[in-house]
Amino acid sequence: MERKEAVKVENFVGSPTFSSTTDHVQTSYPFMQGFDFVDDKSSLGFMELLGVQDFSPSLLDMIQVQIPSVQTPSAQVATEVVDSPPEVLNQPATPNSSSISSASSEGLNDEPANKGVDNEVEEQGKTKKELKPKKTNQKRQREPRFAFMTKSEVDHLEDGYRWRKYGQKAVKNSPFPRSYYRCTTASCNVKKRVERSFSDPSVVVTTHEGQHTHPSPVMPRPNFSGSASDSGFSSAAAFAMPMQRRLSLYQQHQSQQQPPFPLVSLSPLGFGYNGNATNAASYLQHEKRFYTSPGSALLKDHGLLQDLVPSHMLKEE
DNA sequence: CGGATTTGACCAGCGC
DNA sequence: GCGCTGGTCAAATCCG
Repeated sequence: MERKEAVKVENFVGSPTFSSTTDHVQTSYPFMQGFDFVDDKSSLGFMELLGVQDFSPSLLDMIQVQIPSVQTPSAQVATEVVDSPPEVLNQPATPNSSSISSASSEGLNDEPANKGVDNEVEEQGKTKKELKPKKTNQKRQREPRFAFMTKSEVDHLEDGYRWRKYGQKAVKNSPFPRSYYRCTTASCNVKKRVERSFSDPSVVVTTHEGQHTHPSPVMPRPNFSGSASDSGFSSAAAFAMPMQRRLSLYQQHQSQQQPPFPLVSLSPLGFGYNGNATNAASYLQHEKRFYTSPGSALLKDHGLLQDLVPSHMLKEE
């Protein structure tokens, strides 16, 4: 295999379309890209978007990342995914995996619903009957979404949070069903959808919606070694912090002249990466080990490739 | 027995 | 207006 193929970034919402080859700047790097799109002024933009509500919807809408699938004949993976939902796209990561992410807001626009998220949350808890009336005011409000593509054999990856499956639907144009999960923590309205890429069954696309309002249950400490120091573990923080950390990891790679694409998280021990932003929180801790550990031979030898491609695959190549 | 999952039905949004 | 599709609900069922 060679490296990643050209990465294309496309905006589905009418914004300009970009495309560049991997060796390039932001466009090549989905992550950074996300940041750039969201916020040219600050590198934290992306994550913040995810964590914060007051961002510009238009910007989010612009974010559409197509990531080449490094690992296989699948530059299409990204493409395919992208083209279905105008939301977000990301990349693979899995128990062996790699992942990329991008954000979008599908519902930001709906915000007209003068209802705050809070209200929405409460309403969601109600019955269908009650939901009906709700629509009278506006479209259903949705939180920004954040999708990850993960190369994994298991659909539902561990990310440290507890999820309850509340639905499954067949997906048009795909033989694989899409599963709907909701964070089991009371008061936490985060949801995620998990589905396999139809063009590359080994890739799981996880889309997160909303932000956790609590730290990961499995995470002993909500603090990420200082980097993202947010006094309160606000929902935003919970969500963003991990990603910020990712960013720094990315930068690390950069300094090593490693292509930063898909942040991958290998999860030994089955602590699979869960492919979602939320998960990012928990799995980052693990990830940290890989990226920061002195013996990051992985990085040296294969760079992120290692992350993107299952070790056994690398051997083959 | 309690919590999680499955699954069919229902509803809303969108495109034609 | 109608049909299609995505998303959610909730009863039934499964599992530890």
